[in-house]
Amino acid sequence: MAASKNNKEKLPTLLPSGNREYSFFEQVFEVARQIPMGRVTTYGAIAEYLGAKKSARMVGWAMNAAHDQTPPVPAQRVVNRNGMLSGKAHFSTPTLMQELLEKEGITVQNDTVVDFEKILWKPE
DNA sequence: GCATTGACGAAGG
DNA sequence: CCCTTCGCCAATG
Repeated sequence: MAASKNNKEKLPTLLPSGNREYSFFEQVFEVARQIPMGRVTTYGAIAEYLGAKKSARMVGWAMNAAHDQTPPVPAQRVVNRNGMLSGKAHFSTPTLMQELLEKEGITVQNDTVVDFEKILWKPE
């Protein structure tokens, strides 16, 4: 079955605007909500879990819409593969993301999560 | 409707 | 080791 790639059962359509059906975006939201307090994950890990490892960018894009989701999506727990708070600029204030993480017991230095690999959590 | 832009990541130079 | 390019796919201009 090398000729066919049928692993695309999820998601072509999405759009947080208008369409409220299950979509790649919503799946991202759900996974993000699974991240335990005090832990973090990466865009790539979420994308990989959803079967679209190469679409890590879409995960980040989904996070853009996450602000409007209920229950809220802990977007602060999603960082890039280096443990860097690449999304902090998209929060209300440039420091909010770090502050939220620190409230959960996560130490952040130089926009990067300390002991990132130790607190890294991956969906299963 | 094409071109640019991403909260990414892996690969190449 | 640092920088650039490519892939991925939706949103925006």
